[in-house]
Amino acid sequence: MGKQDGSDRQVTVGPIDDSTATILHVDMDAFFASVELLDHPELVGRPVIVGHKSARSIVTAATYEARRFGVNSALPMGIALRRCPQAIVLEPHFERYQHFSRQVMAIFDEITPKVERLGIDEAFLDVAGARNVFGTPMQVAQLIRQRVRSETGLNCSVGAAATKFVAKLASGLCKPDGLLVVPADRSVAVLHPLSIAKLWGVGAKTEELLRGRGYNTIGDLAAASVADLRRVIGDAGAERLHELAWGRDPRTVQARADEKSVGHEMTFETDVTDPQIIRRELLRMSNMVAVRLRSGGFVARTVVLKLRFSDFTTITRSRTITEPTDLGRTIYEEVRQVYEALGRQDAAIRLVGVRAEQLQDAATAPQGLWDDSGAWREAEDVMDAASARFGKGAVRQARLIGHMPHERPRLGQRD
DNA sequence: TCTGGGGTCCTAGGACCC
DNA sequence: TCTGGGGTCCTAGGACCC
Repeated sequence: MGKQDGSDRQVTVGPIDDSTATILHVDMDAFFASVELLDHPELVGRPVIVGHKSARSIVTAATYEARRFGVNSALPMGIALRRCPQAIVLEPHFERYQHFSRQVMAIFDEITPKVERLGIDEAFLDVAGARNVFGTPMQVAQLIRQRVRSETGLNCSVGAAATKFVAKLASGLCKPDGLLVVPADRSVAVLHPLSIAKLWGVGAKTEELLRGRGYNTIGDLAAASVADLRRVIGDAGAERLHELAWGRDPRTVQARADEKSVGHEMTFETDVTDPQIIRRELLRMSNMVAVRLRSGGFVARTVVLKLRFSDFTTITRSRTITEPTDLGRTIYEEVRQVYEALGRQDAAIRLVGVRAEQLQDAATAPQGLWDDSGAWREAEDVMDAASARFGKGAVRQARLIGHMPHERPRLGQRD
């Protein structure tokens, strides 16, 4: 929250010519935590952690007051509370965050059609074409920050640059509640002193690899030869990182990429050894995946089972099916078979997941001549609706009264 | 009180086809 | 007559991002 930080910060680099900095990266400050503070104004200024209170939870978000104790997202809750025992822990309210996310994204959409969402609380905007209406990139950035604050009560930080990567870097550098413009001819000067960890695509593992070879700053990588980098991190990565290190990033702002997969997973409070419980969870998740496929108008060709054992080793097993499906019963049947075939029914399992990949448009996907999935889909839709409206009991009721296909469905028809 | 849940992308090996 | 190379699909795992 920027209010406690006092001023409205305007950070800039050098004499400002923002004409080249036409890509904006907008990032909400401590988003989930800030939304919670809107609902709990008495907690403003205190270390607040958003996350479940269950045994195996992690920190979903933290206020800057909590971050000062080393409490950051994805930190196990136990460790977080050891570092900051006085922290106030609030349960997350994802629907609330979605609500604010939509509100903020709507502001972006009014400024330019070229908005690329990144998750719930970030977006890239290409504002090159917004000049005549809203002004220079810096003026647009100021407008966004002012509108977001007055319309939602939340703060955001904005980076402006010639490329996506530098724009994102810039928003991170001026956080919280800041604005940073990096003109194209200043990118390299800003980039080179920074740690390699700031590079997009460099996580803990790659950082360790690179540091082991003596590459510590982005400037070090820029000075390296691509051939040397290839030997450390592989072809694709080497090429990309070297380009990024020179401030070159060919990616444009893409309004919307097609979804490639949908999945659900769940960690048990305590490890599960009973295969019946595993099967029940797989069925539940298969149905959740199917609901999302149908609501998105997709069918999936590949079904993936994911298991994580008590020692945290994780395996996936996938199966590609001949008839793409959006049915819970079909997805479940596949993952169940794959699960049985593993022969690990005795193992202690920590997490189960179901994912659907190779998505196709349901309307154009090929359909078998004797495919009866249409009727099953209608039946599952009826149960989804019943479950949403009346709760799980209604679903049992629907099964009991036999609201399931009993005759040959209309052929070749999709909704 | 040690590790969430939603995803994307890359690599690498094997099958299979020409 | 023990052996090539390219292309594509499938599978498994892992790194990374929010």
